[in-house]
Amino acid sequence: MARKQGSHSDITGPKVREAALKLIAQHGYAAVSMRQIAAEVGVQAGALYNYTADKQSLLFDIVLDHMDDLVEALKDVDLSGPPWAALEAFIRFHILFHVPRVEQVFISYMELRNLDPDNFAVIEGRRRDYEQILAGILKAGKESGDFTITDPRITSIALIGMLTAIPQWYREGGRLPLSEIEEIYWGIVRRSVTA
Amino acid sequence: MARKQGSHSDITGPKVREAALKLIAQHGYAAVSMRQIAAEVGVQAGALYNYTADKQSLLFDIVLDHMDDLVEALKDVDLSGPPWAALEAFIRFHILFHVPRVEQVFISYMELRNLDPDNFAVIEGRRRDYEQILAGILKAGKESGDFTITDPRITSIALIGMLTAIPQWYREGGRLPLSEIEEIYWGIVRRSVTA
DNA sequence: TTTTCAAATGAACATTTGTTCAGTTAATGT
DNA sequence: ACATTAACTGAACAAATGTTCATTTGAAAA
Repeated sequence: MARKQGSHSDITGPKVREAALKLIAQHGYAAVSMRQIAAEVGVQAGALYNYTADKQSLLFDIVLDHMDDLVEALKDVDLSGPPWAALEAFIRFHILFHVPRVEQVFISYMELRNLDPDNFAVIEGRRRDYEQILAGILKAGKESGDFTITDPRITSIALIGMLTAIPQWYREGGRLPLSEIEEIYWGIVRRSVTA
Repeated sequence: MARKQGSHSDITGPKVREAALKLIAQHGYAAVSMRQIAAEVGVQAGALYNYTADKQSLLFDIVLDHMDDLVEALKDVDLSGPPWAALEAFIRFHILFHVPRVEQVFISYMELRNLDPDNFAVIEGRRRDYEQILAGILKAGKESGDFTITDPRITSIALIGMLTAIPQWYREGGRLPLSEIEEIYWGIVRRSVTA
């Protein structure tokens, strides 16, 4: 069997990435085989290599795309206002961006050690950049006297750690709607930097 | 070659657990082979089966021991005082317990999906128990009017998520001493539940 | 010294792994 | 109608996997 109808590369390509995303998020990179991914796509293992150089690239592309999307989306957020406005904008953005991306978040934080050293370095850089944007907001707020914090860098890491864990337990249709989760977390963050 | 000097079982046994802990934390459960663990111990792969039923037990024992140690250690903490005292005691205990246990924490949060369903259920239960202890403290403080929080359960998860991420970036001899980290985090938590 | 037996070897096993590639299929261009 | 070629198959590969077990080793007990 080969092509059944029309050109498939623009259909199979995305399918491969989706299957990899789903299965790696579910079982972990090392635990998923190329044959499992192929089966999920509905194809033989060999066919995957029309769409990816190797297994490692599958993982790297997922993580890199995620980080790039994050950075790109953050550009549309107005962080130029006073510290309080900037902080609220950043936190709400972070929550809304991460919640619908359970699988990407999972993979991006759990599979970092399965990245080749070169690939890891790239991702590590992206993540530090993101952390430092929040750290910058916190620093500005500390210096202006708006925020009561000890160390902007540590606080930044602490807050992102807290927020990033949300999609690990939040399920649509759960006890609370997303809008309420957003309010609860923003409340926690707001108070945590308030005297 | 067999025994070189004296009985080895009481030496090799712990060595196996230590090697498994180190390697799984470093590379992940699925990515580590029994032969790698054996090499770390200084033994052939077959010898491992004198000390563990199979690979899965190696993982389960690590996670279960960690959770049991946690529960056991928490028993020595006095949480019977007023909400503020109980919260501070819990938070400081959590930080001090987790920081020296980087590897166990890593594994206990990253390798849960590699546990067999039965084993997973056991661990999941332990974790919920622990979360609910903090949730109980928060609930008591909310009802007494000491704490300003919206939802004790969510807040509990949020705070634990934040605290548990510490050993992922904290390194001994880093920019800040542990005692200072402890103070910074306690400050964040204290303010986050303060009006 | 001889016997015993815990502890470890090392080879073997059936699977599974990532990856390659010559060959097959069928939709498209001529 | 024919030739082309993108898309996929299916078999093959060397290497690695978890696990078992008959065999060997050497320290301790007799």
